[in-house]
Amino acid sequence: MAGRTVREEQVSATRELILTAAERLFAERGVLAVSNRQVSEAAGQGNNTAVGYHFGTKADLVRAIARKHQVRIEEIRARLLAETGDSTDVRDWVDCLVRPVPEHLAALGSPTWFARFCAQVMTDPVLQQIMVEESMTSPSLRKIVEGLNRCLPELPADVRAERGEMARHLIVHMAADRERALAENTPTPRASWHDAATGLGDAVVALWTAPVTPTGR
Amino acid sequence: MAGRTVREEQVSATRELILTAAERLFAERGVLAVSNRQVSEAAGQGNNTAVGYHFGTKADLVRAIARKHQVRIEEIRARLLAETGDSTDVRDWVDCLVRPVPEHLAALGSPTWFARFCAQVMTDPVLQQIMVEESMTSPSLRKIVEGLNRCLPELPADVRAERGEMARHLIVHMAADRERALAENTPTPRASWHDAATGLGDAVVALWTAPVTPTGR
DNA sequence: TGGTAAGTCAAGCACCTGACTTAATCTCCC
DNA sequence: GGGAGATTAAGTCAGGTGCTTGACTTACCA
Repeated sequence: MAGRTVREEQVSATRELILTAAERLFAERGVLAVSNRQVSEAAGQGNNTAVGYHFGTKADLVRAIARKHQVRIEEIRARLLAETGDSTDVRDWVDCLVRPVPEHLAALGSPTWFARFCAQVMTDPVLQQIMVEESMTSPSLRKIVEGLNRCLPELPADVRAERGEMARHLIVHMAADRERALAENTPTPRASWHDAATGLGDAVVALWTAPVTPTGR
Repeated sequence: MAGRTVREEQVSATRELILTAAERLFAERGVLAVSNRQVSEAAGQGNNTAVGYHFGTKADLVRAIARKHQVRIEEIRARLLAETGDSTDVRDWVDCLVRPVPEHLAALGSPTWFARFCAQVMTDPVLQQIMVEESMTSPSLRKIVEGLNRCLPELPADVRAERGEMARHLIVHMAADRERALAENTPTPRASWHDAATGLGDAVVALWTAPVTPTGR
């Protein structure tokens, strides 16, 4: 697939070099704390404008990193989605929602940086929108939400939205926490990414199926 | 309480000016995207070193902002803690955990910036530690955790830690989401901070009391 | 009331950043 | 085999940054 010609191979190789260097630096020091120059140097490019040449602005670089991973995550999600079929068990749909990211991180092998990168981008006031654009285009994600809604028909729309946000936050930030703990050799609550996803699934199922105490609205 | 002398009053006034200006800029544009110079100017200080003079480094400024709010939040938490006494109902303890931040934000009046600021600082690789230091010293927080543990004696320690992290993430980021929606005039799932806290409490109670599916550890 | 110290202001410093320019290098395709 | 075009290297530039310096203002207190 990649690099039909020698030239294209080289180019995509340096692009990949820049992407991984940027991902690492961003995760460890913060997206805004790292300059494009530093990324170029860390990628072994003597040219200090290599990032600008290949990707444009820093926002474009962030988008490229996000997209690279989203492709793989989307594959996993589609596979899980196919496995659950038309289940009416909340747990099955929650697994579709929860497992792709941890499974992707497990597949990358240690160490990883994407979860921390992701958590940062998702909370930054200006970068946030990039991530939303990248992830909300997923067709399988839409189907999962629909499947979940079918399992929980009596849940008010507002609460549904609220709990969707909650689930998203938990998935992203718990993965980032675990990734950071692994990077720093700090103890983690779970032995593996798979177990971590199980714990996350327990929580998210409970969260979705929790009774709604009425408010004065 | 503040400003025994005229001089001290002026000083604490400019300090306050800097703190609120910084909080607003940090929340809206990102902590690292805003320079100390910009903060000084936004605070109406012609001097571009005002931040440096009064607070030192940017990390110190962040710490000062965090501390200012933590004091008020701690008061609310202590009050709620006294009200729950020695309850054995998980919901009571969860309310102690969940309500202080939304209640504090409600008391500040609209618009607020602290929740967004907080979410950023909590996910930044270098600033994170500051926030942890500031919030983990809370004695009432320790008592709440202990009370919660008493209600859930059979929960494994690892899962306890895991779900504590989850609750923390939910509290911070859901508050930030709501705050952002209010700032942008976007619809919010809940009509008030109090209702938002109720929804959050529903989720966190469910999360803590969820059954633990065994893993291979 | 005058000295003192704290706070404010303005200017300058070295450094870093993104953007631009120019030159060298190399693959591709005719 | 050679020119065209794309990629990398290297140097430059203006603007912004944190930090330092020194002079000025002002409230405090002996």
